[in-house]
Amino acid sequence: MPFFADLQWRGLVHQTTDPALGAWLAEKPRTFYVGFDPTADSLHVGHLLGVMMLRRFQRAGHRPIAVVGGATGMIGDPSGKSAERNLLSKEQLQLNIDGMKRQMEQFIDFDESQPRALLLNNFDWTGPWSYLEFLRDIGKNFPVNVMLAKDSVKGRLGRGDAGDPQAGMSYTEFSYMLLQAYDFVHLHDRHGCELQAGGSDQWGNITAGIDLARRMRGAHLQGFTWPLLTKSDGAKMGKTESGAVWLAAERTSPYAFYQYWFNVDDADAANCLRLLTELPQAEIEALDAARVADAAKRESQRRLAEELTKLVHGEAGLTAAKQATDIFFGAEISSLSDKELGQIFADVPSKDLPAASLQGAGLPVIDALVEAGLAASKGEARRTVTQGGAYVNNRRVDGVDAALTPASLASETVVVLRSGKKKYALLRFA
RNA sequence: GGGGAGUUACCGAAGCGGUCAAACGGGUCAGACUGUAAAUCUGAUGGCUAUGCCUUCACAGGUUCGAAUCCUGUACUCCCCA
Repeated sequence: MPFFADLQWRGLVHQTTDPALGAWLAEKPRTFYVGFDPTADSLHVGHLLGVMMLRRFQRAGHRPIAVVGGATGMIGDPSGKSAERNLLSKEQLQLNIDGMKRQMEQFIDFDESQPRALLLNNFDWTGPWSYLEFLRDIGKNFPVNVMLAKDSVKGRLGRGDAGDPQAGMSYTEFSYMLLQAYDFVHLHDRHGCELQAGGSDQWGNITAGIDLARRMRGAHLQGFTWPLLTKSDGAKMGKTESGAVWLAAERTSPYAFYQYWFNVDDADAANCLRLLTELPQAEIEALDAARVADAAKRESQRRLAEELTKLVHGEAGLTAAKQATDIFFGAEISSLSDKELGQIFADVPSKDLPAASLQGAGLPVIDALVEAGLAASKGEARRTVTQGGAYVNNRRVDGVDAALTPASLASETVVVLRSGKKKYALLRFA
């Protein structure tokens, strides 16, 4: 299947500036760019579509450019936001940009491949502008009535009222689209970039760039958007009770990342496979059929989790995630080493206690649950045990009087406690 | 400024002198079922050295053998009139 037709089949194409974009791309290798907001020092699931898009283009022989918004990040993109944004400090921005760079390198080849990918920071060309120059050269090309008509602006106007000073929109945010628009012109000048893509909320910013390039250079540039990644219930993909799902292993462990995708609703599986993986059409359709036939097997979710974990955390990360999964949902834990347990339970809270507390009558399980933070009080711990929800090394505790002794150690110094189905904690006796 | 209503556990909301650690609903936590899902069902839900003890019903005092419940003052919230 031709490259762009494949994107369309996957549902990755929402709006385009030109219905014949596929043919245009097939003519010759094009330079293509996607912008990223440096809001944190790690990418999260919300960035995945964009990063994957760069990767897809590179693999199809086009040249991808990732633009990190060092300049625009200082302003704050109003698109899709309901309130004025907090501005980030320059130092924080630099940290964020560095972190995001490292992660993108896993997806995109910045070195050897022929159509060499680039990672640029728009502060490099936006920073030197003086305000007057900017107004004369860039601002002159933006009719205010056109700017006011953009959805990102329209949605925010009229909201300002005395009761909520955060409503409405500041001049700073209003100027955001000028900066992003100029990015496109600059990339066209310096790198021959002709195509920009972004999430559907970026449509206004993309077309602003195309308009500016036409006015300033007489150039004819292209753009398209992909749909926002949402769940069947309308909620944003990649959000959990405990916050965003990150790509950085320090923020979201490979295990947690794997589990997130493994637990995707049946209704969302088809979409995720298409939008996020590189599996070929035939395989995705086979998975769809298998899911309809036997949803309980969750072949789609497993494949999704495997593909994405491998992509983000590598083979080793995937192996670790699957190993941890086996243990978490498996039988008793015993004869492992401290090191193995430490890796498997990387994001499980732990607490150090003196080894002596295991001696004699041992440490009552009730107390252990409280120490480990699995119960807020002894009463709660007692309740959990009584109801059969407490486990030591994945083995159910069968009485409130049970105690931990040296025999309870699952490895040299660690005991694995669990409350309920999935809440774990480690106790280290050193 | 004047008049009225209120303040109960994580949230909402009963209780109006003893039988109140406080009904009920939501949430939360466990259990069963299940596909590591959804729905459903069951139990639990102030603390503890636990058939008892201790600390809670805005805050501080008071009445009483006994108060979340009555009285006085303080703080805050809401409504009506100016």
